[in-house]
Amino acid sequence: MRLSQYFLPILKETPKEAEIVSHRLMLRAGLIRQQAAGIYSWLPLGYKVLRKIEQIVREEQDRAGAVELLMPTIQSADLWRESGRYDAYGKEMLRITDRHDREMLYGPTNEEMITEIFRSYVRSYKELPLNLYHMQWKFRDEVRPRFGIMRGREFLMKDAYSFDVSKEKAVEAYNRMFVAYLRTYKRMGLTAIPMRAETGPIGGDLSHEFIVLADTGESGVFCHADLLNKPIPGDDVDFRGDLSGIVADWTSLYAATEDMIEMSEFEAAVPEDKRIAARGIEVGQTFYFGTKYSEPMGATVTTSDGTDVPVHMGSYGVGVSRVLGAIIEASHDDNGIIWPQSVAPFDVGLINLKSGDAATDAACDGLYEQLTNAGLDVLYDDTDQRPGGKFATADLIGVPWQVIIGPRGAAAGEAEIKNRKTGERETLPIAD
RNA sequence: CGGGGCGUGGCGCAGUCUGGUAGCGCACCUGGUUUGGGACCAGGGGGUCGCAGGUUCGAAUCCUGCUGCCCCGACCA
Repeated sequence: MRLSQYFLPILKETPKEAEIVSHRLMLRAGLIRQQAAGIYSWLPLGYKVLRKIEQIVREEQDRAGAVELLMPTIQSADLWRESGRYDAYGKEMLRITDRHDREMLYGPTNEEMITEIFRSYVRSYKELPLNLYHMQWKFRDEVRPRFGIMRGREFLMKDAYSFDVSKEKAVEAYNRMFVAYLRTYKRMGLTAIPMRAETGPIGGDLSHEFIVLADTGESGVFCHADLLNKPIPGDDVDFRGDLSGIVADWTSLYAATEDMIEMSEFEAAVPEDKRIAARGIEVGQTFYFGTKYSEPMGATVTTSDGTDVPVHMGSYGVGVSRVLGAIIEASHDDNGIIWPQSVAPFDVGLINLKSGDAATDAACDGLYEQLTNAGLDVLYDDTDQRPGGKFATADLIGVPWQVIIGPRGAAAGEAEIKNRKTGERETLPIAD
């Protein structure tokens, strides 16, 4: 992509509403534009990153055996009356009336709808286990949206729902998602720690929040320091096998959110030099909630002995848009964002230091074509800005590698390669 | 929902107390000189000062109501 043809509205000055670093950088680097409190447009660069995160989540869900579909943003109030949550959910739910005075709502989550889909088609235990997920925009009318995309009202969430014939089978499904989450966050360059969590209005008795430690996080958390360096299950992990050992290993070390903690318990479980009391960003949560929805909504299957039983369910959320903010919180410096390779909007930023100079243009144009043909996604700064501005822009938007060519390099047939993260530079012949 | 703050050109702000031609920096446009870490000179365009009402000869400025946004707290998959 040539920058001269792209839409990258970067800001030199920080809009005053942005308090935390990820919000500031997202506005300055032209990733998002606020449209109302907690509601954002995704500008091209931000949307590109969002799609990369989405794709990683998708690949790991698929690997763990979940199946993607897509449910609508608008739901019918009747469906929510079946579970009893239409009245229980409160003001966070955005309620809408259509032209026929039908009561609708903008979905804050999809347990009811997925249960409705399940009960319409699935009759037999032989069709289980089943895990269905989607990535869809949610709306929760937060009292106080804040921190940019981290606590928006409209946000993109991946939510998966598992259906099993028994609690034992449901825990196996839970474990698959647990392991998938460990892998998902790792691939995005995040260290996310699963912590025992409250189940909240979704209900149930087994739940973990996946937390990225950050001073700007909204939750207080307590955990064992060894969890920060625990190895993540690799590509060879068998999602059709027994994962309980991995989960048991991870949950053997103390980790809990502030709502769940007993200080005496924490102190008993973790030696003093291993205690971490910090703040964290919740980037995902897993729940097992049994028959909370299947029972009132009549989602049953026939078992091998011919009886009908309500299915045991779990739900598993990843805050896709929030993850993007968390990555920036975890990976930036004074000059801007530092994207992990796996989610970077472009692989390479190619900087032409003197656009309009025939030799420099020729060298850059040629290299741009080569890199692009080699399968790299290149943002080519072919504008007539001055070098200082180009360097500042490249650092701000944070692509992992910068390739810099000016008149001197063009004459010598050399390009300077800069690693955004380390700042290391080396000069290489362009032919390579 | 309780408390606090803010709304003046695309962004950041001054001007409001004490009413009297709407300003500054950046950005943008034109011409020129420039180009290895956010250039310089000259010229130029763009704002019914959040909205409505009131006071006044005259309102960005004073009064009333409304609205939007931000921060702290409470709340919260």
